[in-house]
Amino acid sequence: MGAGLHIAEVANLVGDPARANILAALLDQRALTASELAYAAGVSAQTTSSHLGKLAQAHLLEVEKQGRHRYYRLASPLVAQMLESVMAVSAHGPRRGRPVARCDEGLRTARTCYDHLAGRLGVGLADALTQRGIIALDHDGGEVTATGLTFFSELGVDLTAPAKSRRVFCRPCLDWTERRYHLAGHVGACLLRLCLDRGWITRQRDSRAVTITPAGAAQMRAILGVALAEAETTAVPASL
Amino acid sequence: MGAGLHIAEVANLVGDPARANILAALLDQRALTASELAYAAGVSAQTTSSHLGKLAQAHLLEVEKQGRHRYYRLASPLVAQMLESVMAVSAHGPRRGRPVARCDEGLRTARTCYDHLAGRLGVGLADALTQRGIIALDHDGGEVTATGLTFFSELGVDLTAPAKSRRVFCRPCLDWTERRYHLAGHVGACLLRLCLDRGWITRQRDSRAVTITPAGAAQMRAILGVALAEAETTAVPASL
DNA sequence: CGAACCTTTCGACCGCGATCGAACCGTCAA
DNA sequence: TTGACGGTTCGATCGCGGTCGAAAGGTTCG
Repeated sequence: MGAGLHIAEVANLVGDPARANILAALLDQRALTASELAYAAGVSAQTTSSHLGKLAQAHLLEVEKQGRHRYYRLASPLVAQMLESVMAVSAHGPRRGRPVARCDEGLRTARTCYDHLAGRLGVGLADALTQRGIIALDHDGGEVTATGLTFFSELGVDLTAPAKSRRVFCRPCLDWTERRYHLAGHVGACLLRLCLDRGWITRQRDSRAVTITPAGAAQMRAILGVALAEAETTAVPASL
Repeated sequence: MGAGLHIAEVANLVGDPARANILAALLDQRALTASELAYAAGVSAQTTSSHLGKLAQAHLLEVEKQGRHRYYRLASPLVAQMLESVMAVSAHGPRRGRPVARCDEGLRTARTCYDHLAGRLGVGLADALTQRGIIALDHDGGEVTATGLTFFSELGVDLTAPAKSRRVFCRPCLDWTERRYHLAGHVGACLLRLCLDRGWITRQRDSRAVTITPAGAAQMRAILGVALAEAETTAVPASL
């Protein structure tokens, strides 16, 4: 009985369209200003301020004052994970609201999901890694295999985390657009960082979409045999 | 932008106190009738019916007609996982709403969380299993160690799942009352089934709380050295 | 200092949706 | 068939909260 009220308190905050848009906009790790979030939410600055206040008071967001701007970000990975799981449920049920939700094609191709990769690229990489026996994913867990550990170390990726005696953990994350699992967790974060550091992908302005560089596409095809079907290097400028 | 609306649609359903109570009541795997859920939600039967209709239409619940009763259950483990993650966020932020939410002591001691154990017993078992090197848990993953595999097989537990070529996966689940991780995922489900099959714990009527039997307490102490501090065999009848 | 900008606060409006009373369908037991 | 019970539908009420206009803090820059 008590748990229900706690759940409702948080879920009610997420349940407003404007606030949900705000949280979704923050799902890439960056911190955004109040006005940027107002634009993302599609409501006025005053309304946005009210929402931001509530979200911050509930510790869903953290705020950082910087000059005359205020940068908001998700308060913790837990919040991101919660949003992921809500999206997973939302994607699971057939045709929620709009038929298929004709969203931005760039987002569908490749985007970040908090600290890891999603979209066609995300599930493509996860598929390739799984098929080559590097990782194993399931609906309630994941792991890096023994061969996977050597694979990553040969690639020059250090999977060990700063935290002491931490294991190498995978986590599945149900892709919102593809409706299939992609790679999240610590390993997923390392993979995203790898792609960014080597210039295989680049972030886009004002969007969670990422662009796959020609070099990136070549590398991924060479190393993993990932065949990004169509529109891979066609760097759609993300009109969102 | 599109994602936000999807998120809001689902979260808005969960965000109503009555509906959240309904979902929370279904967090143990059992299916409950509409009137039982009306009682759990604390609203009238008519209101409950309306809520159940919305939840079922959104595919958060499944309904099964049986005579003049209608049994409702969570539509999928995804929904349970979503509720878990919302509770985790709710537990994370300091003092949400009530000071500490003086909930039922029986629930705090030992309860089910969908298909695994939670409460003091749940985190106690997770701690013991971790300390003995049987499992490893972190905030974004978990695994059964090599010694853990032999441990479970010696215990007569078959961790392999019906699904073909499925790995043995753990998943952490942030305990709502204890604010620490307990064991979920496939292994968590196996552990709960073990405890129930061997009569170590018994379910309570109309509650997610479980009672630890004297034999169960002895076995857990013998096998794992789990010292259930207080009120272990004091089978509080769960006045909820 | 004043102007421009970002952000928040205040106040009022207004619509959505949760709620319950009452009536309406099915099912089960005599 | 009749009555009792479980569950849903209809209709009307009403309060909460999202929304924006106007104005007021703060901050930076000229």
